[in-house]
Amino acid sequence: MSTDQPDTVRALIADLVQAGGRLTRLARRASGDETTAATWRTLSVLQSSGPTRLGELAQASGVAQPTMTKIVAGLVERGRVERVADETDHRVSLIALTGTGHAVLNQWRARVAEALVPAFDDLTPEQMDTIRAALELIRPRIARGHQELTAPIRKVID
Amino acid sequence: MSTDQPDTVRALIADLVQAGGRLTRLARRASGDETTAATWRTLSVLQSSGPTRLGELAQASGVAQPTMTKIVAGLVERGRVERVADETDHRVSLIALTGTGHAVLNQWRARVAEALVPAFDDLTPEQMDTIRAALELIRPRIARGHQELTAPIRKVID
DNA sequence: TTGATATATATAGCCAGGCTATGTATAGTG
DNA sequence: CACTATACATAGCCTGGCTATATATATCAA
Repeated sequence: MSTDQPDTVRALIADLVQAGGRLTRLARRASGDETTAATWRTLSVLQSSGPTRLGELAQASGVAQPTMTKIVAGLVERGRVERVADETDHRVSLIALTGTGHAVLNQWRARVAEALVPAFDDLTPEQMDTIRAALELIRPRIARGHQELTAPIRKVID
Repeated sequence: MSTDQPDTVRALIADLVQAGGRLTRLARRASGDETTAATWRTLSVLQSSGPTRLGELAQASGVAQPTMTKIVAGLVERGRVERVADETDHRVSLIALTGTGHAVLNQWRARVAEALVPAFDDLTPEQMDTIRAALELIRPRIARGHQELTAPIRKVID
């Protein structure tokens, strides 16, 4: 299993990471730079998860809590998200996408996609299926990786 | 062809970009943060392309020239790259990986891969093939996208 | 060869995103 | 009701990102 071909998984991961980095850069340039990667990541998490506390948002988005405090502050200022009081815990507020935030996120996705279409539209339906299949494999594992990093020290006794 | 299912390519691109962003973040965290994404991108380009002028490096890496000047300055300071005079053009020097730079890059890749193996090592060989195939499809198109963004205004007369 | 223009990089100056360390306010508990 | 734990905010620092602009070298024309 994992010891069969020890280098194979690792090489694949390294390649994936490298491609991911270049794609992220490309997307930012293609989208016209209006906002940054961290912002889109945050908005994406909010869109898929709904109102979320700041700490959980940081964890899902893969940044430290103070970093998320800054990002959220910027997003609030620009009206992309709002803070909703959590009546059950007054230390906390839930961060929620506003209508504007929703719209802006969708526009951004459309803009990125539109800008990259010329580079990708020669894909055949079969090739697109391949990419889609790969995405389905990768996505849950990325999420798992984030979780593992967030709670790496698990007490042996539990 | 591309007008058949107008949303399909775009949706796929948007998903890809999103996954790429999350993977990049994950890699940075997993690698222990020693250095940043921009640095690894730059070193990777140097490793695959050999000594390169700063402007070309910026273009390949997808950043503006002054940004690359900064990144290279940092890398030189830390001994990861060196500037080699270009005798044919004194405005220019070639940026080259040092032995240290090479080693550090390889270590980083190994470290990232190692850190992410637990999240990916349940992939079957067939699934890995799928991912590899997708990568082969995506990589050249990312490169193409960068090129298109870099030289977007092509004189009609040429 | 000299002046004009083009090209390659550097510098300046700004802002966002990233971190650690630490402060503050609310929750929860003996 | 004091005490610890938790959730977030603040402070301060660094890097990466940009545009605008300066500088140095090439190149070409007269």
